[in-house]
Amino acid sequence: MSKVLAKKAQKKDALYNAAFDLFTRKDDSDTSISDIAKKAGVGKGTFYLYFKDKYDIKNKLVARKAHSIIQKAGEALAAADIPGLEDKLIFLVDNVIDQLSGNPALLRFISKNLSWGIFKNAMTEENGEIDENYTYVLDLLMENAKETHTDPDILIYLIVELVGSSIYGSILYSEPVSIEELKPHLFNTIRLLTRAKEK
Amino acid sequence: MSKVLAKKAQKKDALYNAAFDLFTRKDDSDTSISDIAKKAGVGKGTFYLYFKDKYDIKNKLVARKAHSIIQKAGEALAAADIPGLEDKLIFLVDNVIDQLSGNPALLRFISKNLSWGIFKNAMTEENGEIDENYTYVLDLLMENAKETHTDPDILIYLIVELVGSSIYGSILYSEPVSIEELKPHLFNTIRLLTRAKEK
Amino acid sequence: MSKVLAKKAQKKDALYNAAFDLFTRKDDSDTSISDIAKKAGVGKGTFYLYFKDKYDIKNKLVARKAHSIIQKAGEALAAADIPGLEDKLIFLVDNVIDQLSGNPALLRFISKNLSWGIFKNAMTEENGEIDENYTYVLDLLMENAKETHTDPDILIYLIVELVGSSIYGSILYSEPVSIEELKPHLFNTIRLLTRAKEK
Amino acid sequence: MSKVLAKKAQKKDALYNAAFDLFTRKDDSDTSISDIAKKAGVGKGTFYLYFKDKYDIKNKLVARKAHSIIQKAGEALAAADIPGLEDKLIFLVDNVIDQLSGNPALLRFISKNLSWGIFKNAMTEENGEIDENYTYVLDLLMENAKETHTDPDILIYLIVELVGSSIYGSILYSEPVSIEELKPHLFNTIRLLTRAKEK
DNA sequence: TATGAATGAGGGTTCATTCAT
DNA sequence: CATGAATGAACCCTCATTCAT
Repeated sequence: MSKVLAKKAQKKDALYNAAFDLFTRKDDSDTSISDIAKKAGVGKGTFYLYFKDKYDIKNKLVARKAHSIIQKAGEALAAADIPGLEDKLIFLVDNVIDQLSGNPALLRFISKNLSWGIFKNAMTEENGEIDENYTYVLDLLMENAKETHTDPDILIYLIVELVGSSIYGSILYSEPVSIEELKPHLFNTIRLLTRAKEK
Repeated sequence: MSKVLAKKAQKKDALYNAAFDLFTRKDDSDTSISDIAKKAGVGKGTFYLYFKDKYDIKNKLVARKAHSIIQKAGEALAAADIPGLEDKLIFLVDNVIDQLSGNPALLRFISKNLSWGIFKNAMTEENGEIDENYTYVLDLLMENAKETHTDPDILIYLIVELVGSSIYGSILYSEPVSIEELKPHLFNTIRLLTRAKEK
Repeated sequence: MSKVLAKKAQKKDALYNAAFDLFTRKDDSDTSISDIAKKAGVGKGTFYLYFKDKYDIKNKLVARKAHSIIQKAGEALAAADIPGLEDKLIFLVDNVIDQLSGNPALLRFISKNLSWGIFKNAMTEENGEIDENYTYVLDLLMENAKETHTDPDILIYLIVELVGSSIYGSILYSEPVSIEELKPHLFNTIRLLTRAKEK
Repeated sequence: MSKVLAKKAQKKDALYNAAFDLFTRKDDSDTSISDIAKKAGVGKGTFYLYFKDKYDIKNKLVARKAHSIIQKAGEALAAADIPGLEDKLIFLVDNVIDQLSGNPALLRFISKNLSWGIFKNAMTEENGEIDENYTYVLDLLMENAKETHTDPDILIYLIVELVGSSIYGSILYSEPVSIEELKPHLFNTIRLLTRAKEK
């Protein structure tokens, strides 16, 4: 029985990987379910055993990837033991930027499809499936911020939107400047915003 | 002879309008060239006399709409005679937000498809076709900013990305807060950023 | 060991019932083997242990149902002790009509699929499986008719076809008249036909 | 312009003919739209220019064919100048049987799909399209019958159902007897029924 | 015996594109 | 210039059937 379950998980994973590969290479209207199944090495019908349609797998994939990035950043933050909200935020942003700089395909995929709703979900649980390894770092961060800053939600929102949208062109096309040039401006902006909300 | 040209322009316009209507109502994979032609009241073949394919008309449409919004804001700024970069920028952002708040379909359309490259084009000429009414307000603004502020390009970039991405969820879904609640935070951020770049 | 046989019969019966339910509710091209198995509460593969394909179970089902109707009518006739072929035939037709009037789904199912060949089989044995309860009433009827009437086979054929096809629209749609209005005409026709064949 | 219309009519006709050919040869679940288009010598997409789906073309085909048979019989009746309802009905039935005896494929197709509703429509107009050649023979027949017989509607209904269902097995499989053997019994039944309804 | 995950052939349907009119 | 009938490639999706467990 566990052999069957293992095989199922394996197929599902193969589909996820194949879909990510294709979605990052081409427009999703140019990616057919046939393509995904073929690349995953499974039958076309097998796709429908695990996903409703192309958008189902895409949404789940975005959530998965976003969750993974944020988790990693959270874990790194926990390990780094940095004091103060301001420095914590900059650490997180820096970490996320570094993850994405090294993986333009991932950046492209995430940026095109990430919405605030998906992001918020990604911060907690992964897509309905409980994540045993979940670290509460970010929850704690927000909890503490409530006591030291006003409107921490909006602070986070502004930072997420600013970073999320501005790094795209910078990393991928060095437009209007390279990410290395952009970083100090971004970090400075984050400091300004954070300090302005200090109680 | 000018009658013929007028008729051509009329058909092209009908196609633009039909396409905008459909693109804002449904996903573009659900919008066919057939649909666009039918809604425009022209034959299917006629579409190909004016546009290469669906993406051709979509890109031109995004540029057109973005250009129109920025032009309007620029004209309003010229008419308002406001001193200082800081207040000018806030005036512009406020104007753009107001335009988009009243037209969610337009917001949705622009946001999904606007990139920094298209935006920069939209600030100057419209998509290859010379715009007789073009006001140099924004060019002047940038020119002057170079003398009073450092890195005005990056300043504008950050503001455009921040505003462009954060108003989407706020206007359409009041997430995480309504646009009226968000505005003061945005304006404050713009002030902080601008002052930080003052020479 | 008989427990095993009982379980088998039970699964087979569950499949028959599920199939009947589905075939009467939807077109059979809309009924999949998957549906039947699911509704029967057995695995998809189990279906193939008992039936060759969808048409196998459908044909056997038609024969079963037709046989059951005729059996019931035959038993009622035996219990009623009615003299004379004419009245016997009318009793049988009346009984069958009553059975079908109260069960439109059954009528629809039978009518669409009943052929003379299946009907004749239904009159004697049930589909290869010996029916222990089989009453010889109808065989006796035919046997006796041979001595009192000419061409009893054709007489029966005409009556079966006439009744079988005319009650369909009447019961289901009251077209061209309701079954209650149609009955006297049918009975009268049966009397005319029977008398005309009297030796 | 008329050239275009002619071509359209020609394609539609080719599709009708191909569909009839295939529907009479195999079960309709074994006949795909692909098959029909291929046999008609047109592209698969062309099918959808003229018909909604497989059932659309099938229904229209049944109505067409039924209409044609009845029209032919009606015209022959008009030409034969036969007095009396009884002989008229027998003439019509005989004519229809002869048409179908010579064309088992047509018989199979019609019988499986003809309902009383379609039959009644077939007696008058063809499927929404006005038939210029329509002869009023059958309408007149019914009109006159109202004065000489009681319940002519039911009389016709019983005859149509009886004939329609009983000739099927007889013509195709000589079951229970050949059509030549069956005919006198049918005609006799028609005479009995008609006389019984004489005023 | 019983299962249901896996398959891939083949169905229905849409639509960008062409081209004769 | 303008048209829209015709096309067939390519999509999505279903499902009968198999077979390892």
